[in-house]
Amino acid sequence: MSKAPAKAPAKRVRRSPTAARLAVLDVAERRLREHGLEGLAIVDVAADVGMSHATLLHHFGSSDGMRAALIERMATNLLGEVTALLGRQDAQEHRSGDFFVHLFEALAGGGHAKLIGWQNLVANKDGKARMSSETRALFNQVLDGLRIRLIEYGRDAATADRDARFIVLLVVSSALGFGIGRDTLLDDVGLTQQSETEFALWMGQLVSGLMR
Amino acid sequence: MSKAPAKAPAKRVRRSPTAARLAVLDVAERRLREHGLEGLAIVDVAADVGMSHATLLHHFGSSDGMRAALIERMATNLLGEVTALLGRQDAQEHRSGDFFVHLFEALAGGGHAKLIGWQNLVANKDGKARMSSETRALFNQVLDGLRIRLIEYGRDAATADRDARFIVLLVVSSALGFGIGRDTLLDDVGLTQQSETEFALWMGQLVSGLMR
DNA sequence: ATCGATATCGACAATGGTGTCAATAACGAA
DNA sequence: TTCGTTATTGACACCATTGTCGATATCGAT
Repeated sequence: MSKAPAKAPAKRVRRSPTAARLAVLDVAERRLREHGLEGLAIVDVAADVGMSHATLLHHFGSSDGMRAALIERMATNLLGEVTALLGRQDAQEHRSGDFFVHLFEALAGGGHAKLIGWQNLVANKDGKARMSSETRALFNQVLDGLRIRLIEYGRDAATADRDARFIVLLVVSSALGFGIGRDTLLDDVGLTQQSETEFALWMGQLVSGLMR
Repeated sequence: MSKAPAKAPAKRVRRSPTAARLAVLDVAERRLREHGLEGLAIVDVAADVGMSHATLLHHFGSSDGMRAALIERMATNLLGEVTALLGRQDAQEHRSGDFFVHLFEALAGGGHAKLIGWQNLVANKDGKARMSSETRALFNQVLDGLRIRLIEYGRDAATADRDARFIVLLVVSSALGFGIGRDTLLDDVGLTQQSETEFALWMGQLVSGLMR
């Protein structure tokens, strides 16, 4: 039969290391949203990008390496938004509720929660997955902003410090849990999918009421 | 050399189906606490019980079957405690805070959260994992008890209904998230492991303050 | 144009976990 | 005791995923 003359010699696209990493992470982040965690198998991600999984491993070292890089980037982006939002507000009227609504939705949606949950549940064979120093710095900025706000509202330093941490812990924890169990949880308590925004708002008011 | 005369003919312990299931679930629940999710591989669980993993599969049908049964049992036990606690209180003084503290700690600790998170993240290939009708009934009892309490506190029916659902959703979500990310989260917000109880108490007061 | 560095690829090995199957042994009932 | 039911088992097949390795193509530098 008329099969191919011999074989296609294979055309290759050669990317710079940073470009390759960027392309992979973009695809991975999209796949995480669209297909959930199963979509992050390196062979699938690589195929989606248009490279072999061996190449992906070449750039990230390991499967965990890729996911760690993804988490890192998503966390940085998220915390960047959050700090920007927090900073923009403190001169104007304080709509802290909106702030927490935003934080909650950003964390619970888009796969952040699922990825973090996955990291805590199945990854972490050896050591624990830590935040990078930059991410940590951003995180501390959020805590600081909140603490200052609480002191402005008349709390003493010690209480402000404790409450700031607890508030963040509460919002982050619930966003994490909600983001992971969304479908099941909403159904279990007898709420519809549309209640999600309403719940976020309710929680925002709760926390903002908690502050003053 | 003096090796065994030929081979040990193999002695077998024969359990009743219910006894076998019970033994497996007991071991699985313990292993979940001690080793986390990785401890739930059927071959390891079976070895721990003292049976082959083939036998385990014979009783539970599949790996997911075992985990589903485990979730089912843990959920039933947990909700049983909770309803008992809720019912015991309504005639006496209302220490709703304690109630939510208990709910939170039971959910976040002991592997409940991790298992549920795992179920939502990696399992669920096909359909969604639903609660059994009995578990659901217990869950509804909790919601009802809470709603009644809220109405006693002077809320109209509609608001009481909404708030009951949101409160439960908040507590469950945050317990789920906290239980999954405990180590990482506490460290991220700059709290020690000992703060866990304090946080649970703080949250209990928050919710109980939210009710009246 | 030549050449060194390396991004890329196909093929293969290794791993871990799940599920199947035929044979066997334990127990209750007759 | 005999016998049917079935809980039990080891061995094996299978699948998904990760990771390795040698060869090769591509590009910037000289």
